[in-house]
Amino acid sequence: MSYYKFLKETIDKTLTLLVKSKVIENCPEIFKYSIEQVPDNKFGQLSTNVLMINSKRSKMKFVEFGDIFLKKISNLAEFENIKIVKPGFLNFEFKNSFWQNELYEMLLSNQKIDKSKFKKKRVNIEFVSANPTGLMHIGHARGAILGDTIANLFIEAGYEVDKEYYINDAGNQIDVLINSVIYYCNKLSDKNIKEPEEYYSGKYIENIAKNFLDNNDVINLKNDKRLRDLIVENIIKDIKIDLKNLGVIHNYFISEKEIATKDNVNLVIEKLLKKDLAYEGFSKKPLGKTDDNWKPEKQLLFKSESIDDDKDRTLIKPNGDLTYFMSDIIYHSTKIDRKYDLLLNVWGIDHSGYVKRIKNAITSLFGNNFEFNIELTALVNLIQNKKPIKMSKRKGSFITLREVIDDVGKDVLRFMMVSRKSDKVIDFDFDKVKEQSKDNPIFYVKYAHARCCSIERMTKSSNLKDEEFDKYFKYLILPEEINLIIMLSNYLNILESCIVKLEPHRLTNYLYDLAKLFHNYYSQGSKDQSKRIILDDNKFLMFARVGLIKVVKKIICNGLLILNIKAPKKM
RNA sequence: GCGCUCGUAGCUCAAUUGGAUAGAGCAUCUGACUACGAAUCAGAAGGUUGGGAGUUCGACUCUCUCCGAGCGCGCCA
Repeated sequence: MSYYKFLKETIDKTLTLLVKSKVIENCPEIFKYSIEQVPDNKFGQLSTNVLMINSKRSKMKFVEFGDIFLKKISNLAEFENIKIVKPGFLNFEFKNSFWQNELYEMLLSNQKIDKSKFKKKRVNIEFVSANPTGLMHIGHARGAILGDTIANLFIEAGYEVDKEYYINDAGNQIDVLINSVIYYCNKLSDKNIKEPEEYYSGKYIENIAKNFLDNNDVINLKNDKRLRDLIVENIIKDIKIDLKNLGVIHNYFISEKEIATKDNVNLVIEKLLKKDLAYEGFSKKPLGKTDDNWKPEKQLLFKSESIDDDKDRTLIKPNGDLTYFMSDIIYHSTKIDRKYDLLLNVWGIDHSGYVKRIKNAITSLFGNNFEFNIELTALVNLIQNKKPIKMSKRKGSFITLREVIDDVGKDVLRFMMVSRKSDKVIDFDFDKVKEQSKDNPIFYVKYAHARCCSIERMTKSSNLKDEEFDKYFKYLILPEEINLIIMLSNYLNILESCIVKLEPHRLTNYLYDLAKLFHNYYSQGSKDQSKRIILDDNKFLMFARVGLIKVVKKIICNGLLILNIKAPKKM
């Protein structure tokens, strides 16, 4: 039984007894204590704040309450030592046999989290959704990898997960894109042609134009209806290649153009009007930009000013086109029709101002029989030679995601992009992430795995069955070994916290810490022969240590699998 | 002007949902290599957690306020 489960059951039982004997009053809060590992074993191995949060609910002084609690719990055979430590923690130390047994259980288990802790959910997670107007950049990679990794974590929790990409292929930007391609097509025959006021520049668009001309005998480009679809298709194809190279596979690509049908638009308008959320009227002036040409015009507006917004927002433009806001409402209504328990969107931080508006719109329109969360990712700065690289599409100094993948590889990117909290800016240093040293966490973790495999090869331990290790583990008594076991036994708790908080960086940090503890343990052997893993004169101890290494390897492998990163056998 | 996010060691980042003496790596200093993979290891030094106030037994974490940085504030997406 895991230490967490054991302590939880033991403490819960004690609390129930104390309630029965009326030492403390019964309420659900008394069971909301924490169980934590003690940093550096300073005050024991494990610790709980159960006394501190509950002493007020008993009518005694803290010392008395602690004393009663301690007496009820201290006669259990599993404990080596229990004590109360200032300012009121209850700290435990288990006997070595408990940890040895825990290691054996970990060796036999497949290290899957207890799915019964999570209520089964149908989840839709929408991420990337980069506009099909060019290649992706490093910022898109962050969203892609975060979304994909959260999806993997959800699958671990037993959720049913759909991964989705929303293609904005209907708006004004696509017209600009088409005009850009046409401009480049014309430029190929007429070098003096004027640049359009607004267009996408760069080699990528130029190449699309070239390709298009090579494969089509088109005279009148603007009248060719295939042009639009062909260009968008082409770009999406390229985006899909990049995503595949990142190990990111979406289940659905949803096209705005296909969703925003007249029927769907009317349906949503009807609903908005019925709920008194929209009206025909005049929009307020833009609040940020000053535009001298701005004039009020009649249009369909969403009543957002009354629900915490600066002004009512346009749904349908005076010319009849949908705003992005409107088509997003329609898109989300189709998700709601598909009956998910949780809608999760992963967006870039530049959409932060839009979060409140869309959340308001969705909940006021569709209620809240479902969760609707938006996870924002902060910026990624590219650093080379210790200097940030300035990205400018116009000046052509734009570094594409494809170039980054080609340079550093998928695994480095995946690890790096989820190893920071999503609200922190990432400095992506090209030189550092390629370094083959412990300064580079992904390398250090992979190296730990390779080293474990190397030990297995040298000891030919793969011939031993897992069940056989039971009789050897009693020889693991070094503090380094017990600490390693304690760390290993925390793995599933870490996974659970990743899922609950949508924070995969907890996993990457854990894997780094585990790798470090393992490397340290291993290198003890350089100074002290008796601490080596491969011992010719003590087979039983060697098998015990090899068994420990097997579990280290298994957990690193398991964690990397969730991150979709290769665990190499040799490096 | 308004809104959202961030501010932790010289640098890059953590801190188990409010817990203990705020921890790692790099850089700096000291020591260890005829090596179970030194692609490393042991140790030292480094902090008023942007400033101030409040809530709490207890605050990097919550509240208020000020300062600084980024993003946003369109009938663009």
